[in-house]
Amino acid sequence: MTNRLEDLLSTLQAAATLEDLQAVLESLRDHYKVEHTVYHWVNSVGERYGAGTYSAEWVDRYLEKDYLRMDPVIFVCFQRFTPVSWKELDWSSKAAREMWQDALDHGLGNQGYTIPIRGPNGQFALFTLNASLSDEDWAQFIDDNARDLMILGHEFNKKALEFEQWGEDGTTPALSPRELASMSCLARGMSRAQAAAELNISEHTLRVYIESSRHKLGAMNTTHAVARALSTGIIII
Amino acid sequence: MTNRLEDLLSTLQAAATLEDLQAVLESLRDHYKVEHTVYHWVNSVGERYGAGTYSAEWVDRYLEKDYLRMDPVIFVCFQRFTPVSWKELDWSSKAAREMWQDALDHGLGNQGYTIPIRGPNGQFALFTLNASLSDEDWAQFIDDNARDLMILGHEFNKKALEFEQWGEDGTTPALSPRELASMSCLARGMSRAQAAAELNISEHTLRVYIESSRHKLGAMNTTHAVARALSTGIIII
DNA sequence: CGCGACCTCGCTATTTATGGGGAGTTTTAT
DNA sequence: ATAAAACTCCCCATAAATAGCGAGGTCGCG
Repeated sequence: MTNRLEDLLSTLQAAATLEDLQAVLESLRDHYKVEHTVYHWVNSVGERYGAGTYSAEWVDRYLEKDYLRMDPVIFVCFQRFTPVSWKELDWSSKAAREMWQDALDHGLGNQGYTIPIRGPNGQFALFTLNASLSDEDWAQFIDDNARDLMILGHEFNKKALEFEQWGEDGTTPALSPRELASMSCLARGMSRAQAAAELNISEHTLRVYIESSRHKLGAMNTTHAVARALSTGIIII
Repeated sequence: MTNRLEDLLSTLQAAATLEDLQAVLESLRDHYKVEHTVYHWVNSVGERYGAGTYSAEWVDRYLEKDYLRMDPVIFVCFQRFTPVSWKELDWSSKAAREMWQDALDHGLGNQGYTIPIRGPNGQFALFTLNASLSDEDWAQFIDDNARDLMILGHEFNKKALEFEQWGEDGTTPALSPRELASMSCLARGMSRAQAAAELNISEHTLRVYIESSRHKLGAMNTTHAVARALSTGIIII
Protein backbone atom coordinates (compact mmCIF):
# COMPACT_ATOMS: atom_id res chain seq x y z
CA MET A 1 0.00 0.00 0.00
CA THR A 2 2.69 2.41 1.00
CA ASN A 3 4.62 1.58 -2.14
CA ARG A 4 1.61 2.43 -4.22
CA LEU A 5 1.40 5.77 -2.45
CA GLU A 6 5.05 6.42 -3.19
CA ASP A 7 4.48 5.59 -6.83
CA LEU A 8 1.56 7.96 -7.06
CA LEU A 9 3.51 10.70 -5.35
CA SER A 10 6.43 10.19 -7.73
CA THR A 11 4.12 10.57 -10.69
CA LEU A 12 2.72 13.68 -9.10
CA GLN A 13 6.15 15.15 -8.47
CA ALA A 14 7.06 14.52 -12.07
CA ALA A 15 4.04 16.36 -13.42
CA ALA A 16 5.16 19.28 -15.55
CA THR A 17 1.91 20.52 -17.06
CA LEU A 18 -1.73 20.84 -16.15
CA GLU A 19 -2.44 17.94 -18.48
CA ASP A 20 -0.13 15.81 -16.38
CA LEU A 21 -2.18 16.65 -13.32
CA GLN A 22 -5.30 15.54 -15.13
CA ALA A 23 -3.56 12.25 -15.92
CA VAL A 24 -2.58 11.86 -12.28
CA LEU A 25 -6.21 12.20 -11.27
CA GLU A 26 -7.21 9.54 -13.77
CA SER A 27 -4.59 7.14 -12.51
CA LEU A 28 -5.74 7.87 -8.97
CA ARG A 29 -9.28 6.96 -9.97
CA ASP A 30 -8.10 3.70 -11.46
CA HIS A 31 -5.85 2.92 -8.56
CA TYR A 32 -8.51 3.43 -5.94
CA LYS A 33 -11.19 1.88 -8.16
CA VAL A 34 -13.59 4.76 -7.66
CA GLU A 35 -15.91 6.55 -10.06
CA HIS A 36 -14.30 9.95 -9.98
CA THR A 37 -11.41 11.93 -8.61
CA VAL A 38 -11.58 15.69 -8.67
CA TYR A 39 -9.48 18.62 -7.62
CA HIS A 40 -10.64 22.19 -7.91
CA TRP A 41 -10.21 25.64 -6.57
CA VAL A 42 -13.12 27.54 -5.20
CA ASN A 43 -13.81 31.19 -4.78
CA SER A 44 -16.92 33.29 -4.86
CA VAL A 45 -16.18 34.68 -8.29
CA GLY A 46 -15.81 31.30 -9.92
CA GLU A 47 -13.30 28.58 -10.36
CA ARG A 48 -9.86 29.47 -11.60
CA TYR A 49 -8.78 25.90 -12.08
CA GLY A 50 -10.30 22.51 -11.88
CA ALA A 51 -9.34 19.05 -13.01
CA GLY A 52 -10.96 15.70 -12.63
CA THR A 53 -12.85 12.87 -14.17
CA TYR A 54 -16.36 14.31 -14.01
CA SER A 55 -18.09 14.41 -17.36
CA ALA A 56 -18.08 17.74 -19.16
CA GLU A 57 -21.88 17.65 -19.00
CA TRP A 58 -21.88 17.53 -15.23
CA VAL A 59 -19.31 20.27 -14.89
CA ASP A 60 -21.31 22.50 -17.24
CA ARG A 61 -24.50 21.64 -15.44
CA TYR A 62 -22.93 22.39 -12.09
CA LEU A 63 -21.75 25.80 -13.23
CA GLU A 64 -24.88 26.62 -15.14
CA LYS A 65 -27.17 25.83 -12.21
CA ASP A 66 -24.88 27.70 -9.85
CA TYR A 67 -24.70 24.65 -7.62
CA LEU A 68 -21.56 26.10 -6.10
CA ARG A 69 -23.78 28.32 -4.00
CA MET A 70 -25.93 25.56 -2.55
CA ASP A 71 -23.60 22.57 -2.51
CA PRO A 72 -23.46 21.33 1.09
CA VAL A 73 -20.00 19.91 0.44
CA ILE A 74 -18.65 23.34 -0.44
CA PHE A 75 -20.46 25.00 2.39
CA VAL A 76 -19.32 22.61 5.07
CA CYS A 77 -15.77 22.40 3.83
CA PHE A 78 -15.45 26.15 4.09
CA GLN A 79 -16.07 25.98 7.76
CA ARG A 80 -14.43 22.73 8.71
CA PHE A 81 -11.07 21.57 7.63
CA THR A 82 -11.45 17.92 8.37
CA PRO A 83 -12.41 15.80 5.40
CA VAL A 84 -16.09 15.03 5.04
CA SER A 85 -17.91 11.99 3.81
CA TRP A 86 -20.89 13.21 1.82
CA LYS A 87 -23.44 11.10 3.62
CA GLU A 88 -22.66 12.97 6.84
CA LEU A 89 -23.87 16.22 5.40
CA ASP A 90 -27.23 17.89 5.63
CA TRP A 91 -29.10 17.24 2.40
CA SER A 92 -32.48 18.18 3.80
CA SER A 93 -32.97 21.40 1.91
CA LYS A 94 -34.93 21.20 -1.30
CA ALA A 95 -32.18 22.71 -3.41
CA ALA A 96 -29.61 20.28 -2.03
CA ARG A 97 -31.80 17.25 -2.68
CA GLU A 98 -32.42 18.34 -6.25
CA MET A 99 -28.74 18.81 -6.80
CA TRP A 100 -28.00 15.38 -5.36
CA GLN A 101 -30.46 13.70 -7.69
CA ASP A 102 -29.09 15.67 -10.60
CA ALA A 103 -25.60 14.49 -9.73
CA LEU A 104 -26.67 10.84 -9.66
CA ASP A 105 -28.32 11.34 -13.05
CA HIS A 106 -25.02 12.63 -14.40
CA GLY A 107 -23.00 9.58 -13.49
CA LEU A 108 -21.77 10.36 -10.01
CA GLY A 109 -21.60 7.60 -7.46
CA ASN A 110 -23.59 7.63 -4.23
CA GLN A 111 -20.58 8.07 -2.00
CA GLY A 112 -18.14 10.93 -1.76
CA TYR A 113 -15.22 12.04 0.32
CA THR A 114 -13.89 15.57 0.11
CA ILE A 115 -10.77 17.00 1.64
CA PRO A 116 -10.70 20.76 2.04
CA ILE A 117 -7.31 22.33 1.53
CA ARG A 118 -6.48 25.83 2.60
CA GLY A 119 -3.60 27.63 1.02
CA PRO A 120 -1.91 31.00 1.09
CA ASN A 121 -3.72 34.25 0.36
CA GLY A 122 -7.03 32.66 1.14
CA GLN A 123 -6.64 29.97 -1.45
CA PHE A 124 -9.14 27.21 -0.99
CA ALA A 125 -9.30 23.96 -2.85
CA LEU A 126 -11.13 20.66 -2.67
CA PHE A 127 -9.84 17.19 -3.34
CA THR A 128 -12.65 14.73 -3.88
CA LEU A 129 -13.20 11.03 -4.41
CA ASN A 130 -16.56 9.78 -5.61
CA ALA A 131 -17.64 6.15 -5.71
CA SER A 132 -20.52 3.73 -5.82
CA LEU A 133 -20.32 1.63 -2.71
CA SER A 134 -22.40 0.61 0.27
CA ASP A 135 -22.12 2.75 3.36
CA GLU A 136 -20.12 0.06 5.12
CA ASP A 137 -17.67 -0.50 2.30
CA TRP A 138 -17.20 3.22 1.88
CA ALA A 139 -16.54 3.74 5.57
CA GLN A 140 -13.96 0.95 5.42
CA PHE A 141 -12.38 2.44 2.33
CA ILE A 142 -12.06 5.84 4.00
CA ASP A 143 -10.70 4.26 7.12
CA ASP A 144 -8.01 2.51 5.11
CA ASN A 145 -7.03 5.41 2.92
CA ALA A 146 -7.75 8.63 4.77
CA ARG A 147 -4.13 9.43 5.53
CA ASP A 148 -2.82 8.66 2.07
CA LEU A 149 -5.58 10.75 0.59
CA MET A 150 -4.73 13.68 2.79
CA ILE A 151 -1.11 13.53 1.68
CA LEU A 152 -2.11 13.17 -1.95
CA GLY A 153 -4.51 16.08 -1.70
CA HIS A 154 -1.94 18.38 -0.16
CA GLU A 155 0.79 17.36 -2.57
CA PHE A 156 -1.59 17.81 -5.45
CA ASN A 157 -2.48 21.26 -4.24
CA LYS A 158 1.18 22.17 -3.89
CA LYS A 159 1.75 21.14 -7.47
CA ALA A 160 -1.30 22.96 -8.75
CA LEU A 161 -0.13 26.10 -6.96
CA GLU A 162 3.21 25.88 -8.71
CA PHE A 163 1.48 26.01 -12.06
CA GLU A 164 -1.18 28.54 -11.38
CA GLN A 165 0.71 30.86 -9.08
CA TRP A 166 -2.32 31.72 -7.02
CA GLY A 167 -2.14 35.30 -5.96
CA GLU A 168 1.49 35.54 -6.96
CA ASP A 169 0.75 37.97 -9.78
CA GLY A 170 0.51 40.92 -7.42
CA THR A 171 2.73 40.09 -4.51
CA THR A 172 0.83 40.79 -1.35
CA PRO A 173 1.70 44.33 -0.35
CA ALA A 174 3.47 44.76 2.93
CA LEU A 175 1.74 46.99 5.43
CA SER A 176 3.64 48.80 8.15
CA PRO A 177 3.10 47.69 11.77
CA ARG A 178 0.79 50.60 12.49
CA GLU A 179 -1.17 49.99 9.36
CA LEU A 180 -1.60 46.34 10.27
CA ALA A 181 -2.67 47.30 13.77
CA SER A 182 -5.22 49.72 12.33
CA MET A 183 -6.64 47.08 10.02
CA SER A 184 -6.76 44.65 12.89
CA CYS A 185 -8.71 47.03 15.11
CA LEU A 186 -11.24 47.72 12.38
CA ALA A 187 -11.57 44.02 11.64
CA ARG A 188 -12.45 43.49 15.28
CA GLY A 189 -15.29 45.96 15.05
CA MET A 190 -13.88 49.16 16.44
CA SER A 191 -14.98 52.50 15.09
CA ARG A 192 -12.32 54.98 14.08
CA ALA A 193 -12.59 56.72 17.42
CA GLN A 194 -12.26 53.49 19.35
CA ALA A 195 -9.36 52.27 17.26
CA ALA A 196 -7.53 55.55 17.68
CA ALA A 197 -7.98 55.32 21.43
CA GLU A 198 -6.79 51.71 21.39
CA LEU A 199 -3.63 52.67 19.52
CA ASN A 200 -3.12 55.86 21.51
CA ILE A 201 -3.06 58.09 18.48
CA SER A 202 -5.31 60.82 17.19
CA GLU A 203 -8.23 59.85 15.09
CA HIS A 204 -6.66 61.71 12.23
CA THR A 205 -3.45 59.73 12.38
CA LEU A 206 -5.45 56.57 12.35
CA ARG A 207 -7.13 57.83 9.24
CA VAL A 208 -3.78 58.27 7.56
CA TYR A 209 -3.00 54.62 8.23
CA ILE A 210 -6.32 53.49 6.91
CA GLU A 211 -5.83 55.53 3.77
CA SER A 212 -2.33 54.25 3.16
CA SER A 213 -3.47 50.69 3.84
CA ARG A 214 -6.27 51.17 1.36
CA HIS A 215 -3.92 52.37 -1.30
CA LYS A 216 -1.39 49.62 -0.70
CA LEU A 217 -4.08 46.98 -0.80
CA GLY A 218 -5.72 48.48 -3.83
CA ALA A 219 -9.01 48.67 -1.97
CA MET A 220 -12.03 50.80 -2.79
CA ASN A 221 -12.98 51.52 0.80
CA THR A 222 -12.22 50.56 4.38
CA THR A 223 -14.37 47.46 4.38
CA HIS A 224 -12.67 46.27 1.22
CA ALA A 225 -9.25 46.91 2.69
CA VAL A 226 -10.04 44.93 5.81
CA ALA A 227 -11.50 42.15 3.71
CA ARG A 228 -8.36 41.95 1.61
CA ALA A 229 -6.10 42.10 4.63
CA LEU A 230 -8.04 39.21 6.13
CA SER A 231 -8.20 37.05 3.07
CA THR A 232 -4.54 37.47 2.22
CA GLY A 233 -3.71 36.50 5.76
CA ILE A 234 -1.78 39.61 6.78
CA ILE A 235 -4.17 40.09 9.68
CA ILE A 236 -6.47 37.79 11.59
CA ILE A 237 -9.36 38.34 13.90
CA MET B 1 9.52 4.07 10.59
CA THR B 2 5.90 3.70 9.66
CA ASN B 3 5.33 1.58 12.73
CA ARG B 4 6.72 4.34 14.88
CA LEU B 5 4.29 6.75 13.26
CA GLU B 6 1.42 4.41 14.02
CA ASP B 7 2.52 4.18 17.63
CA LEU B 8 2.66 7.93 17.96
CA LEU B 9 -0.73 8.32 16.35
CA SER B 10 -2.21 5.72 18.67
CA THR B 11 -0.92 7.60 21.67
CA LEU B 12 -2.36 10.76 20.21
CA GLN B 13 -5.75 9.17 19.61
CA ALA B 14 -5.80 7.96 23.17
CA ALA B 15 -5.16 11.40 24.60
CA ALA B 16 -8.01 12.42 26.82
CA THR B 17 -6.79 15.61 28.41
CA LEU B 18 -4.67 18.60 27.54
CA GLU B 19 -1.97 17.17 29.76
CA ASP B 20 -1.93 14.09 27.57
CA LEU B 21 -1.29 16.28 24.55
CA GLN B 22 1.64 17.86 26.36
CA ALA B 23 2.98 14.36 27.01
CA VAL B 24 2.57 13.48 23.35
CA LEU B 25 4.67 16.46 22.38
CA GLU B 26 7.37 15.39 24.79
CA SER B 27 7.45 11.88 23.41
CA LEU B 28 7.58 13.32 19.91
CA ARG B 29 10.59 15.35 20.89
CA ASP B 30 12.31 12.27 22.26
CA HIS B 31 11.35 10.16 19.31
CA TYR B 32 12.67 12.57 16.73
CA LYS B 33 15.63 13.50 18.92
CA VAL B 34 15.04 17.23 18.53
CA GLU B 35 15.31 20.07 21.00
CA HIS B 36 11.68 21.10 21.05
CA THR B 37 8.24 20.27 19.74
CA VAL B 38 5.51 22.88 19.93
CA TYR B 39 1.90 23.24 18.98
CA HIS B 40 -0.03 26.45 19.40
CA TRP B 41 -2.95 28.40 18.18
CA VAL B 42 -2.47 31.90 16.91
CA ASN B 43 -4.77 34.84 16.64
CA SER B 44 -4.28 38.56 16.86
CA VAL B 45 -5.77 38.79 20.31
CA GLY B 46 -3.41 36.24 21.81
CA GLU B 47 -3.03 32.57 22.12
CA ARG B 48 -5.93 30.52 23.34
CA TYR B 49 -3.93 27.37 23.68
CA GLY B 50 -0.39 26.30 23.38
CA ALA B 51 1.62 23.28 24.39
CA GLY B 52 5.19 22.31 23.89
CA THR B 53 8.60 21.83 25.33
CA TYR B 54 9.84 25.40 25.25
CA SER B 55 10.98 26.68 28.61
CA ALA B 56 8.52 28.79 30.53
CA GLU B 57 11.07 31.61 30.39
CA TRP B 58 11.09 31.65 26.62
CA VAL B 59 7.32 31.53 26.37
CA ASP B 60 7.01 34.42 28.80
CA ARG B 61 9.72 36.32 27.00
CA TYR B 62 8.01 35.73 23.67
CA LEU B 63 4.72 37.05 24.92
CA GLU B 64 6.22 39.91 26.89
CA LYS B 65 8.24 41.17 23.94
CA ASP B 66 5.27 40.71 21.63
CA TYR B 67 7.39 38.64 19.29
CA LEU B 68 4.21 37.26 17.81
CA ARG B 69 3.94 40.45 15.80
CA MET B 70 7.39 40.31 14.25
CA ASP B 71 8.12 36.60 14.11
CA PRO B 72 8.88 35.77 10.47
CA VAL B 73 7.69 32.22 11.06
CA ILE B 74 4.26 33.42 12.04
CA PHE B 75 4.12 35.97 9.30
CA VAL B 76 5.12 33.63 6.52
CA CYS B 77 2.96 30.76 7.72
CA PHE B 78 -0.08 32.99 7.61
CA GLN B 79 0.36 33.47 3.94
CA ARG B 80 1.72 30.15 2.84
CA PHE B 81 0.42 26.81 3.85
CA THR B 82 3.38 24.73 2.99
CA PRO B 83 5.67 23.96 5.89
CA VAL B 84 8.68 26.22 6.23
CA SER B 85 12.18 25.56 7.38
CA TRP B 86 13.26 28.55 9.42
CA LYS B 87 16.49 29.13 7.57
CA GLU B 88 14.52 29.87 4.40
CA LEU B 89 12.89 32.87 5.97
CA ASP B 90 13.84 36.49 5.81
CA TRP B 91 15.62 37.38 9.05
CA SER B 92 17.10 40.59 7.69
CA SER B 93 15.04 43.03 9.69
CA LYS B 94 16.54 44.28 12.91
CA ALA B 95 13.65 43.12 15.07
CA ALA B 96 13.75 39.64 13.59
CA ARG B 97 17.49 39.27 14.13
CA GLU B 98 17.17 40.36 17.75
CA MET B 99 14.41 37.87 18.29
CA TRP B 100 16.48 35.11 16.72
CA GLN B 101 19.43 35.81 19.02
CA ASP B 102 17.11 35.99 21.97
CA ALA B 103 15.68 32.60 21.03
CA LEU B 104 19.13 31.01 20.84
CA ASP B 105 19.91 32.48 24.26
CA HIS B 106 16.81 30.81 25.62
CA GLY B 107 17.74 27.32 24.60
CA LEU B 108 16.29 26.99 21.14
CA GLY B 109 18.19 25.13 18.48
CA ASN B 110 19.40 26.72 15.28
CA GLN B 111 17.03 24.82 13.04
CA GLY B 112 13.26 24.88 12.91
CA TYR B 113 10.46 23.46 10.83
CA THR B 114 6.95 24.78 11.17
CA ILE B 115 3.78 23.39 9.66
CA PRO B 116 0.89 25.83 9.40
CA ILE B 117 -2.51 24.30 9.95
CA ARG B 118 -5.72 26.01 8.99
CA GLY B 119 -8.94 24.97 10.61
CA PRO B 120 -12.61 25.89 10.66
CA ASN B 121 -13.83 29.39 11.48
CA GLY B 122 -10.48 30.85 10.70
CA GLN B 123 -8.65 28.72 13.19
CA PHE B 124 -4.94 28.81 12.66
CA ALA B 125 -2.34 26.73 14.40
CA LEU B 126 1.34 25.95 14.11
CA PHE B 127 3.12 22.69 14.66
CA THR B 128 6.84 23.18 15.12
CA LEU B 129 10.00 21.14 15.52
CA ASN B 130 13.18 22.82 16.70
CA ALA B 131 16.62 21.24 16.67
CA SER B 132 20.36 21.81 16.72
CA LEU B 133 21.74 20.37 13.54
CA SER B 134 23.80 21.34 10.54
CA ASP B 135 21.93 22.64 7.53
CA GLU B 136 22.61 19.41 5.65
CA ASP B 137 21.48 17.12 8.45
CA TRP B 138 18.37 19.18 8.99
CA ALA B 139 17.48 19.13 5.31
CA GLN B 140 17.88 15.37 5.35
CA PHE B 141 15.78 15.06 8.47
CA ILE B 142 12.97 17.10 6.92
CA ASP B 143 13.20 15.14 3.74
CA ASP B 144 12.80 11.90 5.66
CA ASN B 145 10.00 13.00 7.95
CA ALA B 146 8.00 15.72 6.23
CA ARG B 147 4.99 13.54 5.46
CA ASP B 148 4.81 11.95 8.86
CA LEU B 149 5.08 15.36 10.45
CA MET B 150 2.26 16.70 8.38
CA ILE B 151 0.02 13.86 9.44
CA LEU B 152 1.03 14.27 13.05
CA GLY B 153 0.42 18.00 12.92
CA HIS B 154 -3.04 17.62 11.47
CA GLU B 155 -4.02 14.81 13.81
CA PHE B 156 -2.73 16.83 16.72
CA ASN B 157 -4.76 19.81 15.64
CA LYS B 158 -7.86 17.64 15.31
CA LYS B 159 -7.38 16.43 18.84
CA ALA B 160 -6.73 19.90 20.21
CA LEU B 161 -9.89 21.13 18.52
CA GLU B 162 -11.89 18.42 20.23
CA PHE B 163 -10.79 19.71 23.59
CA GLU B 164 -10.95 23.41 23.03
CA GLN B 165 -14.00 23.54 20.82
CA TRP B 166 -12.70 26.44 18.81
CA GLY B 167 -15.53 28.68 17.80
CA GLU B 168 -18.09 26.10 18.84
CA ASP B 169 -19.34 28.24 21.70
CA GLY B 170 -21.38 30.45 19.42
CA THR B 171 -22.36 28.29 16.49
CA THR B 172 -21.74 30.28 13.35
CA PRO B 173 -24.98 32.04 12.53
CA ALA B 174 -26.58 31.15 9.23
CA LEU B 175 -27.17 34.06 6.89
CA SER B 176 -29.84 34.00 4.22
CA PRO B 177 -28.78 33.85 0.56
CA ARG B 178 -29.40 37.55 0.02
CA GLU B 179 -27.55 38.43 3.19
CA LEU B 180 -24.59 36.36 2.08
CA ALA B 181 -24.67 37.98 -1.33
CA SER B 182 -24.71 41.40 0.28
CA MET B 183 -21.75 40.58 2.48
CA SER B 184 -19.92 39.18 -0.50
CA CYS B 185 -20.43 42.34 -2.55
CA LEU B 186 -19.20 44.52 0.27
CA ALA B 187 -16.19 42.27 0.82
CA ARG B 188 -15.30 42.76 -2.82
CA GLY B 189 -15.22 46.51 -2.39
CA MET B 190 -18.58 47.68 -3.64
CA SER B 191 -20.29 50.66 -2.08
CA ARG B 192 -23.89 50.28 -1.02
CA ALA B 193 -25.08 51.83 -4.25
CA GLN B 194 -22.95 49.51 -6.35
CA ALA B 195 -23.92 46.42 -4.39
CA ALA B 196 -27.60 47.30 -4.68
CA ALA B 197 -27.21 47.67 -8.43
CA GLU B 198 -25.36 44.37 -8.60
CA LEU B 199 -28.14 42.58 -6.75
CA ASN B 200 -30.89 44.45 -8.58
CA ILE B 201 -32.50 45.76 -5.43
CA SER B 202 -32.98 49.18 -3.95
CA GLU B 203 -30.27 50.58 -1.80
CA HIS B 204 -32.67 50.52 1.08
CA THR B 205 -33.31 46.80 0.75
CA LEU B 206 -29.63 46.18 0.66
CA ARG B 207 -29.38 48.12 3.89
CA VAL B 208 -31.90 45.83 5.49
CA TYR B 209 -29.72 42.83 4.60
CA ILE B 210 -26.62 44.47 5.93
CA GLU B 211 -28.42 45.32 9.16
CA SER B 212 -29.78 41.82 9.62
CA SER B 213 -26.38 40.32 8.79
CA ARG B 214 -24.80 42.60 11.35
CA HIS B 215 -27.21 41.52 14.03
CA LYS B 216 -26.89 37.84 13.20
CA LEU B 217 -23.12 38.06 13.22
CA GLY B 218 -23.05 40.14 16.37
CA ALA B 219 -21.05 42.80 14.60
CA MET B 220 -20.60 46.41 15.57
CA ASN B 221 -20.58 47.77 12.03
CA THR B 222 -20.45 46.76 8.41
CA THR B 223 -16.71 46.29 8.31
CA HIS B 224 -16.90 44.08 11.36
CA ALA B 225 -19.71 42.04 9.85
CA VAL B 226 -17.77 41.45 6.66
CA ALA B 227 -14.67 40.58 8.64
CA ARG B 228 -16.60 38.01 10.66
CA ALA B 229 -18.27 36.58 7.60
CA LEU B 230 -14.87 36.15 6.00
CA SER B 231 -13.08 34.69 8.95
CA THR B 232 -15.82 32.20 9.73
CA GLY B 233 -15.74 31.12 6.13
CA ILE B 234 -19.36 31.80 5.24
CA ILE B 235 -18.19 34.05 2.42
CA ILE B 236 -15.01 34.32 0.44
CA ILE B 237 -13.51 36.94 -1.76
C1' DC C 1 -53.82 27.41 7.67
C1' DG C 2 -50.93 30.21 10.26
C1' DC C 3 -46.48 31.41 11.85
C1' DG C 4 -42.05 32.75 11.04
C1' DA C 5 -38.41 33.83 7.99
C1' DC C 6 -37.22 35.93 3.85
C1' DC C 7 -37.47 39.57 0.28
C1' DT C 8 -38.80 44.03 -1.09
C1' DC C 9 -39.57 49.22 -0.71
C1' DG C 10 -39.83 54.26 1.47
C1' DC C 11 -38.79 58.50 4.64
C1' DT C 12 -35.91 61.57 7.95
C1' DA C 13 -32.20 62.90 10.94
C1' DT C 14 -27.79 62.08 12.89
C1' DT C 15 -23.38 60.23 13.03
C1' DT C 16 -19.38 58.71 10.75
C1' DA C 17 -16.27 58.08 7.00
C1' DT C 18 -13.83 59.91 3.02
C1' DG C 19 -10.97 63.06 0.09
C1' DG C 20 -8.17 66.97 -0.44
C1' DG C 21 -4.86 69.93 1.23
C1' DG C 22 -0.03 70.42 4.38
C1' DA C 23 4.06 69.62 7.85
C1' DG C 24 6.99 68.06 11.35
C1' DT C 25 9.94 64.19 13.84
C1' DT C 26 11.82 59.59 14.19
C1' DT C 27 13.24 55.24 12.59
C1' DT C 28 15.15 52.19 9.14
C1' DA C 29 17.83 50.96 5.23
C1' DT C 30 21.34 51.40 1.55
C1' DA D 1 25.41 59.65 5.46
C1' DT D 2 21.56 60.40 3.18
C1' DA D 3 17.34 59.03 1.35
C1' DA D 4 13.20 56.56 2.01
C1' DA D 5 9.71 55.14 4.76
C1' DA D 6 7.14 55.32 8.89
C1' DC D 7 4.84 57.89 12.53
C1' DT D 8 2.49 61.76 14.26
C1' DC D 9 -0.68 65.88 14.07
C1' DC D 10 -4.24 69.59 12.14
C1' DC D 11 -8.35 71.87 9.15
C1' DC D 12 -12.39 71.75 5.96
C1' DA D 13 -16.09 70.15 2.90
C1' DT D 14 -18.61 66.42 1.02
C1' DA D 15 -20.13 61.74 0.61
C1' DA D 16 -21.66 57.74 2.87
C1' DA D 17 -23.25 54.92 6.56
C1' DT D 18 -26.27 54.29 10.65
C1' DA D 19 -30.57 54.41 13.53
C1' DG D 20 -35.23 54.87 13.92
C1' DC D 21 -39.88 54.59 12.25
C1' DG D 22 -43.23 51.65 9.06
C1' DA D 23 -45.49 48.27 5.36
C1' DG D 24 -46.66 44.64 2.14
C1' DG D 25 -45.87 40.15 -0.57
C1' DT D 26 -43.89 35.27 -0.88
C1' DC D 27 -42.31 30.91 0.65
C1' DG D 28 -41.79 26.76 3.46
C1' DC D 29 -42.62 24.07 7.59
C1' DG D 30 -45.60 22.03 11.06
